[in-house]
Amino acid sequence: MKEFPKKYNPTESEQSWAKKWQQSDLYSFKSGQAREESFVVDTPPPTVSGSLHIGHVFSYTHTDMVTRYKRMKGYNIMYPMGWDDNGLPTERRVQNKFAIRCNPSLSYDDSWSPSEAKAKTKSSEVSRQNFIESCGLVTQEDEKAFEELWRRLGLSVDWDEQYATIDSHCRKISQLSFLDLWNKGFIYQNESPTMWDVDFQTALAQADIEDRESPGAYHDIRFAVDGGESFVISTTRPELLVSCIAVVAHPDDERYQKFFNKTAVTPLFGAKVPIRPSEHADPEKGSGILMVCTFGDAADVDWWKTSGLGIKQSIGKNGRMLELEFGSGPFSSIDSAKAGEFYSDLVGLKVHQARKKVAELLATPGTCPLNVDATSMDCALVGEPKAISHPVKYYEKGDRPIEFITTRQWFVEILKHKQPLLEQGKKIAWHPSHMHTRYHNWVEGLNQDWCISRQRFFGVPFPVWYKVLDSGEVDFSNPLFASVEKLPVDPFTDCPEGYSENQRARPGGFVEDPDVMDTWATSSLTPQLVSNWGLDEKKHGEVFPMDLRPQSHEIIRTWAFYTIAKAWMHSNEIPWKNVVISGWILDPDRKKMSKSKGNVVTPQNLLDDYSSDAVRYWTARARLGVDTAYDESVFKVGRKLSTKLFNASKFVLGFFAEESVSSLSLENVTVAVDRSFLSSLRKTVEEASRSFEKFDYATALSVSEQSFWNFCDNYLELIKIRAYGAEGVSNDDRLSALVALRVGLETYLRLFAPVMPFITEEIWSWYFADTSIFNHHGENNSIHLSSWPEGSDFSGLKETGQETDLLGLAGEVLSQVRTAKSDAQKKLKWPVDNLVVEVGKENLDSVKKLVDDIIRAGNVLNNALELREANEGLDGKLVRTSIILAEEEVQKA
RNA sequence: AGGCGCGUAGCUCAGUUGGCUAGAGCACUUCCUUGACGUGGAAGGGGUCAGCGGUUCGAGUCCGCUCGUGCCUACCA
Repeated sequence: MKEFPKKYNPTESEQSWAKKWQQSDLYSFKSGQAREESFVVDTPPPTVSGSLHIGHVFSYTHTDMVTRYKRMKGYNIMYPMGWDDNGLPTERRVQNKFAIRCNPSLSYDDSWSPSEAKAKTKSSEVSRQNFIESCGLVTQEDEKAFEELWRRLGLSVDWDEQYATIDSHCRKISQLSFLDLWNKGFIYQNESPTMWDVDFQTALAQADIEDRESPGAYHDIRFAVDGGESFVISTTRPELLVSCIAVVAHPDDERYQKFFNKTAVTPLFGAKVPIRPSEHADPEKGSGILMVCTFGDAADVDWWKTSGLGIKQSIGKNGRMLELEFGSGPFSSIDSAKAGEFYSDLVGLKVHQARKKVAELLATPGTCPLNVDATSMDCALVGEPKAISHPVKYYEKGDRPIEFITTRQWFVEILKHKQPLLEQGKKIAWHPSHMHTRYHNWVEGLNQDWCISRQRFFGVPFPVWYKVLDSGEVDFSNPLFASVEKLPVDPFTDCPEGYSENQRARPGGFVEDPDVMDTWATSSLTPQLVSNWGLDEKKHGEVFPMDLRPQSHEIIRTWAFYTIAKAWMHSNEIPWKNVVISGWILDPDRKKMSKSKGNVVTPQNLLDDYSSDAVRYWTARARLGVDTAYDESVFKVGRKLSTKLFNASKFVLGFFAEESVSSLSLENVTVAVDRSFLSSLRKTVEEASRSFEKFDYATALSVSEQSFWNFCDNYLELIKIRAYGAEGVSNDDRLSALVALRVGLETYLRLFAPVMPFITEEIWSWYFADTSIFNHHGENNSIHLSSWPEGSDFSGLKETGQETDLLGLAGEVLSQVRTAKSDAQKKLKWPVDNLVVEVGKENLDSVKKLVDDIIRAGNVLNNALELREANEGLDGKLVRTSIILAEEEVQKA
């Protein structure tokens, strides 16, 4: 028996165990075992954002508890940790931290190193390579901070299995994936209108977009019709008037049928545009007739694609109005000079400025009759703009609405494959199951292929170059791909096969593909990153498909979806068998905690104040998929449980400290109430196991906790005097109690080990590490390698032949005795002169077996307990008592 | 506007296939000053289970509608 402390100091103890675990191979994956003997987790790589928040602690602990359970069940655990460091969030942070901007046209400066910027430093430009190195520096620091937090929290991660989405391994697999998808025909390149963020100046995918309710205004604008009439369209984007390529109304709309196949003339710019019928025009909305512009929205893009008309691009990649030349190219006009004059007021303006300016121009008398035959019109704007609020598409990380801009991009084909992707979703078990609906809805609602190229820097480059023709033109139609053996490549510094560096960007030579991949193009490969897909078939076979994908619900559309899609495209498999969805942490006002809202609680203080075990306890109380309000009182409950575990263990193990108890076999549990306790514990064990099998750690904890408090409050109180070996207690009866106590404690510690790994390990080390028969996983006698309790552990228990819950009955009697003492404002040890217990006939024999323990626990003097059969109803209660307390606190005779 | 959740004590939440005289913890009130535990223990008060209607011997639980609330998706004329 190890010396154990009088008081529990969680901070000290937790730190010391974290250190010991770090030095051991407790959590390492053992290669060479069969797939079915392993349990493999696809850990979410956290965005290394520089700030840790309580939401991280929450969901990662959920996964850890399941993993610890599986480890105790004997599985070979693969529990890796990745860091999501590539992508925009890092770039943005680096830009601010060092006050730098990336200018890809600069060349690398190896003498330069980043330094922390003082407030309001003006940004300086650095080369692509310098920029990328700065990103690497920052993320490494953050990854250390995360690792420290994870270790302190007790996540049982195998730290040998680490990856960072920007590291060379991940770049290699990402490029391999790209080439594989290209070879399988899932990838194409296309120059077409794509959603574009004008601040980050990059293309985006559907999953990156969110709607935000934003203010806008309907501008009613009169268009002339060639031949002398006019109509009014209603638009929120008058600045796109210059890009108008057509006007459409619903084919059944009688108001406008007469105009179909005629030509309209736009105000200000005098462009002749066709008037056509189109189903997508809603007669109820606005004036029922609308202008199609290149491009105002997705509907414009769709319509344009089938129209055979050209593009009039007026918004630049930076979100400002482009310089345009009227009278030539697409911008023909019936009065080019006038059009150019109007437009000169708009050139270079940002979209929202141009909108205001156009409205002014349209409202100015005399600016308008550029039409053919409208001498009576001098102002195209009809009435005042009418303010509205409407949803507008934004990049989820952006500040200005997205635009549709024509650029060359790489796409992964998904629209064609909705059906098989829906099927894949059905093969996966979603926990809770209704989360499957989210996946299903998302896939059904997809309307764009996945744009995977981004015009950014800190990401995985495409392993692609293009030939430069002798004419100097770039030949995009025959890309040059890197060979698989060369991966990862950086096309900026590596050359395509058969070329040398001096041919870069020269006629007859080559140029690199300038883009990087969408961060999800890498994150969607987390299972393959860990399994070494394409590189190490043996390891891949040992861990793929994985067992568990934990994640939160808002990224079902991205992370879950893309991962499922890739696994299907690469190998026609599901990436994992189970998806487990954690809810969100809500602040006390029931808003989601997030950095941008400034309502984030940092985990560090909580761990200091309440201990890791207590914080873990709080996370364990939250059921899967259910959002949880941040509530400090739950930490206190967790701390209380860990204190109770400590004290109860100290007490129980006290019996084993000084004397050796010769036989601890379950056969020695001969007293009925002891057997009753153990058989109820067996039920608890079975229910906790069932719950854990469904990843329902919350119910597992709940039933264990309930049982444990009953153990402390009722069972221990009832039998402790017998366990002391008080006068008149036979050795057999005492031994019965001791064995039950030991088995009970040994079981509770293991039940709580996944939730509270520190306190349970601490207690286990005092005694069970040396004595427990459940330490059979090797040389390390950590509780975390002991075996999870099973119903069969109790099979040595002698059958009682009856189902009565003796502990419950005894608890009921004791409770009534306590109530009597409490009502009389006496202490609990206050003696009882006389105790009458009435029970139903069916329980008479049962209670007889409890009499001795009840007399001792209730401090009934002179064995004055009278047991009677109740001859009247008991009002639904098990027992009725009448209690006479002693007058004075006399010593027991 | 559709889809998916949720609405149970002051607060945070359990409540399996309908059997409930509706539970727990926190908070509150009273008591106990401790032979495992004052970072504790015991006892107690507190609820028309959002509302209405239906199925049933019986509904917190199943069905329908309504209200409130949250998320996901759609919606830039």
